[in-house]
Amino acid sequence: MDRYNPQEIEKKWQKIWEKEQTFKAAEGDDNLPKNQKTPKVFLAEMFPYPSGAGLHVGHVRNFTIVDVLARFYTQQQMNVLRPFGYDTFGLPAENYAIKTGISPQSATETNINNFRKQLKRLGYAIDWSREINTSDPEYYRWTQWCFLQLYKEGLAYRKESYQWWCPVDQTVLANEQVENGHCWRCGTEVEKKKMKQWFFKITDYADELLADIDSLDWPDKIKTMQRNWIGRSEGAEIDFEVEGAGTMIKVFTTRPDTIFGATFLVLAPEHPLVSKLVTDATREKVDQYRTETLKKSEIERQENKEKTGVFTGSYAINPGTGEKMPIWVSDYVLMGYGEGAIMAVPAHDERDYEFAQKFDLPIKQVIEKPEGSTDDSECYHGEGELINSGHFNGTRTEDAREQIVSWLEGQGIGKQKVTYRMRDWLISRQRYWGCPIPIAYDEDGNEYPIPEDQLPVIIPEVEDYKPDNSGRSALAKAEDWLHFDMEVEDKKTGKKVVKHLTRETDTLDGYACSSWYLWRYVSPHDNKSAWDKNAISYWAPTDIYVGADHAVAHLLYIRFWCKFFADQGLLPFREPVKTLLYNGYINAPDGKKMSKSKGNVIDPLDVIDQGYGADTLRTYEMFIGPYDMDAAWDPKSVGGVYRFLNRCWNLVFGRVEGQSDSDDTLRLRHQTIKRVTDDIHRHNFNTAVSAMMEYVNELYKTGAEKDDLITLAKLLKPFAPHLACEMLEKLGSDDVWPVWEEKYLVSSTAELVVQVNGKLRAKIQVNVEDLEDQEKIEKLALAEKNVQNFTKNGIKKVIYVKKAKLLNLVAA
RNA sequence: GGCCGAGUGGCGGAAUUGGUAUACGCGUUCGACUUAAAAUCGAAUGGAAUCUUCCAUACGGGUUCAAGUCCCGUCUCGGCUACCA
Repeated sequence: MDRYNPQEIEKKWQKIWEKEQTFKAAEGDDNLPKNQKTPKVFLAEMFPYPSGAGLHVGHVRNFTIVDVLARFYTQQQMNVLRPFGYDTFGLPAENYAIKTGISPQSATETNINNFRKQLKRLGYAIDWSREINTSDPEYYRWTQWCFLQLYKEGLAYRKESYQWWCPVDQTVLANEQVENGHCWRCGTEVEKKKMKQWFFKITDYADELLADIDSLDWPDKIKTMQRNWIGRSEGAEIDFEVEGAGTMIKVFTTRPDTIFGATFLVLAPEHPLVSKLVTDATREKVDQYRTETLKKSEIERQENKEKTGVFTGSYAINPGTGEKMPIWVSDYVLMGYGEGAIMAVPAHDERDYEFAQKFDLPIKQVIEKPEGSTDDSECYHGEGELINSGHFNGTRTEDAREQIVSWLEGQGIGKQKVTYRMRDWLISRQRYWGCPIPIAYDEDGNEYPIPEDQLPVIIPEVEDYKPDNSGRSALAKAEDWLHFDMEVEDKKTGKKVVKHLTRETDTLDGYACSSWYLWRYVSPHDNKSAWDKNAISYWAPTDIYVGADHAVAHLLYIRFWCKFFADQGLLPFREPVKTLLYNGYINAPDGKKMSKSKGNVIDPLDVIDQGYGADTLRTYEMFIGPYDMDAAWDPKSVGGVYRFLNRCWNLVFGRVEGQSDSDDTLRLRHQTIKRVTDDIHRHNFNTAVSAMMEYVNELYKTGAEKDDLITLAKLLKPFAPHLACEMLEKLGSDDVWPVWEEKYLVSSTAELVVQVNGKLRAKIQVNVEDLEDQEKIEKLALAEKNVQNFTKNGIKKVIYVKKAKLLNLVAA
């Protein structure tokens, strides 16, 4: 008998799959009526950033989940689309280029080639004819096209905004390049700098993005995070009159019921009205405070939660009480949320209370705690009855919210308002290695979108990848690219004129490139459109999407684009992903995160080359634990899985003819089919492997029928495809997924469990038909000596659960 | 501080709807084969008592004939979020 040699058989089958293009998806049979179409499944992992380090074990877990499902559905005769792609724009390639001078284009190509080679060694069932790469001009041409569609509808716009800025490197920094308030490269403390930036107006879709979360088959964890991120809150917008100035200050509050307790107003330092509210006496102090706050890094603001602020010198009038309310400026009020101004109710809001204490401002109770309330905090923010609130006294706070808003509305100074925590999506990146924004400007700063037929705007190669001193990316150094002539419509006359324009040097956030890639998979070589209309309606939306990251960002952006393109009539669905599987991380054997610096990284290719092979690696990563939980790598357990695969091999290649089928062998076979099938449907990959292990253990004891071996090989194929193919070849079988039959699952005898007071006292073998006869069952149970011992004083009650084959006697 | 998870043998974990807790794997121990080792095969393996019980699913209560599972409270760990009015 030959020994199980993964190196040899894996190479053999990988060659065959390569040659036969085994995993090429069938083109959609879109001409057939819906009910005659082959059922389809579109599966994908979150495509990786191909780093120079190659695949890690986390990738393998993620990709193997997709692979198990893809192969499982293929064996079930479904039409499966399982493509692959690379998310290649981003900082690592750019930094590498700055350091080494090797262009990101060429470094990316090298890394992709390495990734592809490694993926093939894992035996993934990928349709290689659909490989995509976001930095390929044929791909980002269509990313730019997507941008232009959003631009046309007014959903891509420019606005002044603050950006992290390193004064030493003279460059803009992305959030992830700011470490504890300092530049990651030179360690200088960063500042905020006001710059004109591009945004996508995701807030237009806030309501729908929130409402549709309910309908998604996604993990609750992700759904909750998205709800919190969108952060819808209902409240009121109220205008406060500034005393003697004739201006109004708009405020957002979720507690309009507490308006009689509002004793002062607070404005964010950036609030545009602040400069109008200051007096000669306060101007200097206020200006100083504003400058200081702007300089503060986020870290400082987090560390130092002590309230700070200054008085503007002006007063507003409380529309309820008619009393004067001093107007303050403080950084605990954020310009980006609500109106950037609040009415402070120190008696019933902790932050306002703290501020009032510090600056000695009046505190006025307007809610009476309900009797028996155990809440003894200084400021009560629960519900209760209103007091000190004019003619609203005695009203419940829950009811008062609406009543007070309509009362304010009657005076024209208030209305219901919904506010979101989510802001518009900032997409400008002052980086070289990203998708160029297809916009140009004339000398007056007017925007001109690049016409669709002139896309893509190609990234020019440059000598030096360092950003320049203007806060612009290295793209600004490509003079020939930067300035160009284009025929445009003159903004004033409407006539066609040729203008000398300057290109936008910001590139798009990488998340823009990944916001539509799932749709590109359906027609990756289409050079007439971003996605083919027929192909998209056959394949999309994605049925199962698997990943371990991007709970809010990517997974929210992709939903936003989907809704937008659905509104443009370009997609026939409003949610891009039906089922989302969010897999856990794999940690080092010591339970800590794997990292190069700790030297505890497990390289999946090493595991293969040690002699275990890809099948062991794949099967082990499915067996390691529930797919959605973090797990620690255990080298010893890898050996256990290898032993299991060896036993599978030995059953087939060292086989002695077994006896013919008996009831017991049939039952075992069909039970195993059912368990593995159900487990894969439920994504319980670890217990699916366990079920196969139990099957093999039994076959070792009882001897295996040929049908057992065929069944085993078919069930094993999604996990260990090379070995399974070798087994099936030897057995002369196809790989069609087996179906269990109920009739084989039943047995003529059953084990009856007898409990007394819920405790196990006896197990009795009974005939299945006797289970129907409760009297007989009770008699059999009472015949047991041990049952008699515990029921000497008689029996009070009998509970018989036929389904569980369980009898519980309650002793007197 | 807020929200969301999790806590079961020496270890990773199983238990689908409340119904036999500890499947499967690792480790450990013993045995077979071998000159020997490895590999392989077989057996045992929650704890205590010793032939049949008692105690065990983080801790304390509760509901139930029956709780790892449901309810209330406490503790520990992990993740996300962070002055969002």
